[in-house]
Amino acid sequence: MAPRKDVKTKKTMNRGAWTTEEDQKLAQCIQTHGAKKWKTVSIKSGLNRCGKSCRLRWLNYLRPNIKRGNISDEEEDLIIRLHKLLGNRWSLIAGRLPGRTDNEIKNYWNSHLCKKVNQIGEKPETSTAQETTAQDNVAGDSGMLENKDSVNGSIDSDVIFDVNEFLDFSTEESFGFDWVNKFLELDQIQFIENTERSE
DNA sequence: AACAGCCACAACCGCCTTAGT
DNA sequence: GACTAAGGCGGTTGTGGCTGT
Repeated sequence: MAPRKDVKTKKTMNRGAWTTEEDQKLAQCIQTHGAKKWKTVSIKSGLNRCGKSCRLRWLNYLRPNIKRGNISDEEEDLIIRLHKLLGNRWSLIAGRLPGRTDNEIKNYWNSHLCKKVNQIGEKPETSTAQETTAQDNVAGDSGMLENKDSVNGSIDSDVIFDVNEFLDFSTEESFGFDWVNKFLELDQIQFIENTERSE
């Protein structure tokens, strides 16, 4: 494991809430250097912030086309179902919700949906390590879902579907809600099968 | 009006993965 | 292949605002 340089420099770096001036500097610098080379951005911007901090600020706040607040019922339902499928893979879930950030979804889950799901009477699907929900069956032991060709084998079901298809964000159309209908159908079938099996 | 408790959200921390050398 | 730096991610914490007493 590499030495933790960010820890070493922690004391000298500016921390805490971002000012509008910092935001402007960061946005300008990203326009020039792009939103990829965060080390460069942090240096060139003149902000006394580490690259990780710049990245987070950009992704969660400054990035264009970010929707803030007012998560719709449709989005909420989608988050719940995606969480059931993917577990705490916030970045993947966020990838299916245009304009939403992983941090926002994570916060929304922890503050709203976690309780909501518990209230419904289902098994809590929180961030805890001991969770043994369907997501584990789907995601597999490795926890690296995206590296698998398919997760068909880990689901005790005759339902065949390719999760990678759901996780393929390369196409424009993948950002619509159409794909959700497909998943919801499969989800429903799985639920029925599991119910029958447990009886 | 003052205080306490709660909630939502921004930001940080630490680990893991990936890319470059 | 080994090592290092940087990026990415999920978990956690800090804090400001809101609400109830």
